[in-house]
Amino acid sequence: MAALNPTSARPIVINEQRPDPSFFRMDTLSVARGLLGMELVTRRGDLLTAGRIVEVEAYQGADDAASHAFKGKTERNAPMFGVGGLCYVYFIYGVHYCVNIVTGSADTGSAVLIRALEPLEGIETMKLRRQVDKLEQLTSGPGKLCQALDIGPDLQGMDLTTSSLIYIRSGTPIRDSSIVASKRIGISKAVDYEWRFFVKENAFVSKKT
DNA sequence: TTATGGATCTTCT
DNA sequence: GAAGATCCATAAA
Repeated sequence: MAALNPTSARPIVINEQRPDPSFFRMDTLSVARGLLGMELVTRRGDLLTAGRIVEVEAYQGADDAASHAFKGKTERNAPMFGVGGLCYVYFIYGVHYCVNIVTGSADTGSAVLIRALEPLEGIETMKLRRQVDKLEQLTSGPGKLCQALDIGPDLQGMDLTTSSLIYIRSGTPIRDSSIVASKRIGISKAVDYEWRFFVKENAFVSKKT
């Protein structure tokens, strides 16, 4: 399938292939690393927006005090206890939405938070939704990317392996040597695990260290 | 350039 | 009643 690249006006090839559903059922850390280089896509009517995943954080269920799933299943975190491949959306600080990809088999309560994207398609749409013009400001943070891709509570619990509203494309894998692991951001419990992964020297990562 | 505080709502204590 | 997987404007240096 071909589309126009707005910067070069030359046709570029887009790989519409999705990862096999079994990918999302691996352990959280493996899925988190594997998601780097894949592409997150949302479709709202005629408006398609997509970005390459360049920064993620892994959250485990019972072993991870920083995880929303740590204290067990509630109405809010219920999607985290579904099977790997579902989408978990939550509202934070009274201001922003964040999006996770559920991992592992059902009832493990683990997920990967998408923290940053590199904009690929629908860039003009993202600029309108974000009310900013600079590319680096469109999707360089978990709240920002949800605004840019119009991710909200109506996508709660969607199946990323089958939905056409929100889904993952295989994209191009990131070399292991280009992946950096570090401590997660903005948490106060279980702070020492290096479960944040990002693409080295990528301009769209939220924080470079 | 880095540091700080405000916005604003859901969940759990 | 408090804290939170954030972002941004403003202030200080």
